[in-house]
Amino acid sequence: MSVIEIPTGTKTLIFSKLYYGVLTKSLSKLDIDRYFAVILFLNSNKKCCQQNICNNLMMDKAAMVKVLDYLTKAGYIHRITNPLDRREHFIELTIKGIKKSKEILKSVHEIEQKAFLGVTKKETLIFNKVLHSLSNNIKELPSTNLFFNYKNTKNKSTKKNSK
Amino acid sequence: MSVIEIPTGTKTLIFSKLYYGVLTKSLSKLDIDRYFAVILFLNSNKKCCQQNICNNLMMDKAAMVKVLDYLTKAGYIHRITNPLDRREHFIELTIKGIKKSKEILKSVHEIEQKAFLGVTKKETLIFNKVLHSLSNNIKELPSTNLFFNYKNTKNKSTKKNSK
DNA sequence: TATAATTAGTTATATTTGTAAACTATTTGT
DNA sequence: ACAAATAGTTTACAAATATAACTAATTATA
Repeated sequence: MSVIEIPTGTKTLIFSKLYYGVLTKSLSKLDIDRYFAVILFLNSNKKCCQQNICNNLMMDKAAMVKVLDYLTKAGYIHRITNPLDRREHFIELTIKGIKKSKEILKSVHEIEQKAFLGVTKKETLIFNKVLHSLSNNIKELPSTNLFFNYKNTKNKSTKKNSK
Repeated sequence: MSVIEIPTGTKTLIFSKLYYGVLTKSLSKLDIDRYFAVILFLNSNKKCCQQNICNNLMMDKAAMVKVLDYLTKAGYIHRITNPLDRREHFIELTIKGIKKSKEILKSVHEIEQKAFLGVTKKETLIFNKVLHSLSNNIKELPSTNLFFNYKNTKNKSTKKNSK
């Protein structure tokens, strides 16, 4: 077994930093300069509420408020109160948001293509499969709850004595 | 070709968030609560200067100063001025730092083992190879220079009129 | 060899993000 | 009806990120 010099989590973090740098550059013509992944998520997930986005993109719900304020101000999204549960706000892309999401998707596709250059189809499949497994496996391990509000509603009993 | 719903860079970012949550939890007995990857890097790279760490872990040199201040204060490292180039500071682990790096490495190994559960050796190899390729490929693409000082010393001319 | 440019690291500042807690409004459970 | 839970917001603070200006030392060059 090889000696781990840089933890896998660090390697993936480094890659994501590089990736976001390239994506931001590639989309510098847009009038927003971050949260592209949120736009893409909304593009493929209609009628989802804030907690939904938080759970899927691993972001804190308090941070999400600011993200959505930013995107609302830029005219990409709007909040719609769910009439069936008025606590929830559905987040929807505006016409502009939908239009821009196509551009974002185009950039992402281009970057993905260039990133996976020299990687075979089979290797790509395995890479994605393993990345998925890693995330699933690691989710099961004890963690500082850090930055999200993932349903841990099963053990209600411990809630009370959380200082 | 499959539709990309979540960019690879986002998926890896999510994984690294999960990973760091688990690592932080697992090392909560230590008297530091972050920058474990820097310690590990120093453990396997002797006599490296700050810029060196920055380039390898993709961190900004100004941020690195604070990181190293934190680790110095905690007694994990010290800075040693390179006598052959007195601008450079070699960063070395202290005895304590070396001792603690073993604990960190142990935690990392355990987490890696659990993360790669159900993933074959061959798949693991491919995963690492692809991740490496992705990072290399993406490094070649135009990017907002974001958070690091990777040699872009080729275009000296534009330096002056940078407001 | 003087001086200009570059480099390593530091300091300072502003912005953004992460974390936690308290809070409102609403819904659910009893 | 009342307690508990949930979605989202606000606030406050710590940490991370981005920039730029700065010092000191080194390298290039004219």
